[in-house]
Amino acid sequence: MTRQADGRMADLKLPTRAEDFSEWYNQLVLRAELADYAPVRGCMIVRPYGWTLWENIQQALDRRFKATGHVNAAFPLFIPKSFIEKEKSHVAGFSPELAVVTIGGGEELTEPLVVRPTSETIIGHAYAKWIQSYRDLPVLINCWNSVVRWELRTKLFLRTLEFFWHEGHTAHATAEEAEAETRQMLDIYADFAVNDAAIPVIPGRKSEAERFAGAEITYSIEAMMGDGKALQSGTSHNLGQNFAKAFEIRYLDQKGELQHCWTTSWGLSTRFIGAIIMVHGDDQGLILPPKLAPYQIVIVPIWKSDEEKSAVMSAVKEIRAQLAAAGFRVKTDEREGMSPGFKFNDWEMRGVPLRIEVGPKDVAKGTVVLARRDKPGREGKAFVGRDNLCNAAGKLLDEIHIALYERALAFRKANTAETSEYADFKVAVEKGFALSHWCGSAECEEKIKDETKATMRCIPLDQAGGEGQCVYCRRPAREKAIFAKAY
RNA sequence: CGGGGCGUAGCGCAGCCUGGUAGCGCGCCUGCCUUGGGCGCAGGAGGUCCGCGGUUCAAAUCCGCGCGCCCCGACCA
Repeated sequence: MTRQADGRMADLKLPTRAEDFSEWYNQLVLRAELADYAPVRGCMIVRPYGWTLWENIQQALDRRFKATGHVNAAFPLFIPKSFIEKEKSHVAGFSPELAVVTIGGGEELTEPLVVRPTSETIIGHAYAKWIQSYRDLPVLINCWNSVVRWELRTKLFLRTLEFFWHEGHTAHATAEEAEAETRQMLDIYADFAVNDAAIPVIPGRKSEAERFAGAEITYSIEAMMGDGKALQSGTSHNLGQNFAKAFEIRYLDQKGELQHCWTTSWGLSTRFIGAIIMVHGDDQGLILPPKLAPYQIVIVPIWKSDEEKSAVMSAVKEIRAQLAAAGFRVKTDEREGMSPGFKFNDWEMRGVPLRIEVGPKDVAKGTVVLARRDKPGREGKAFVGRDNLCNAAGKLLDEIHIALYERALAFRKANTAETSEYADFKVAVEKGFALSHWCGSAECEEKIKDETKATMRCIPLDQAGGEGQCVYCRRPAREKAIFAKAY
């Protein structure tokens, strides 16, 4: 093999996931044109293909937020530094990672402004003004925005200095209502993950150590990535009265008594795109879940002569129109001077769930080739008559969604071990999740982390196991928890 | 913030040790030819060699100081 051929192949192929999962991820994000590095360390440019994916995620979530009575609003990027300092554990949690503006218009500011790392404080300030009576409650607001946290170690989508997300903030009259809201939003995240992203998740409660700075209870959905590591993919916090007390968010109840509100907050970020990549992707590249994919179907025309070209292109135009009218997101790859084989590989790398190939033979027969991304090569290809195309495509996209979900679930099951012995536990967290009894003490959690690098991901809401002994200290333990190495 | 690697054309790299005309592959542009799984041929465009300072007749190359990116650890959505 020549040096030239060698070098070209090396250029075309991604590293395999087994060889270097991290490098596979980095190259894929760049080559699929989801995102690019920005000139500032740790910052990310989200490219159109990645942003369209995010828009589809936004729509899927926003629909659910609206359906449960929430409305959208916008709050300022800048927060007076003193606000952050009002809630004790909030300051402690966030001050190491704040970006602070001290100069404006060339003048030293009298009070430094924090670039929001999250908006509990500035929203709390507003809620204190807006809420007077129980009749004003609940307040159910969501924001689509970006926040800044000065992270030391960054990775595209998974952890960047600025990231895009949404943050919901609600205020309620009672503790029960706030808890119900917190749980409702967790359910919404889980529903979205499963039904739109085809990602199986474990909803659960965080330990005290992993809890949001300022929350009473933090819930999260945890997903297993293709390398067995965990990714916290969405969080919902019951803030109790912590922020209500710090910001004097109060209301008069029916008896005329002044009460503090109960607040919640919940968020899901562009990190979720990282989850989609790492859960579904294979050595060929991305595999996007049909409901979120920017293009659900790509059409690759194939021809030799000019006559063939015009026949093929007019068929392709009709096919495209037919699919678009049926509501599919379709792209025709009209690039000239690239072979069909190149385009096949290109769109597979970019994760488009379905590909339609249209050549002269198909035009003659009134058929097309339909190829599904989740099944490689010939196995995933079928000839379909044009009269039946929309029907077949719709069915296949549904099948792909289910297949992706089931493959991910099977992978998670195969890499999750229920362990009661610490020796087994240590083996389990090397390849995936360990589900084990835990006594609930921060000491055990800390020691496990030091000795194995695995952290307590969550205490699953689903507790089928009953009581047992803590996997670390052997003391009685009422609940089981998921431990894993995490992103 | 500690340890490691790296910074030369859009991308991947060679050149640096031993100072002297900046190179290769891919990509890009033009034309021809091809197109059912990463086509081919010919011609062409493209460079503050990460930045600043120093040594030297002369610096991509040697020296100093910065900056950035990636990987591994501590911290985190």
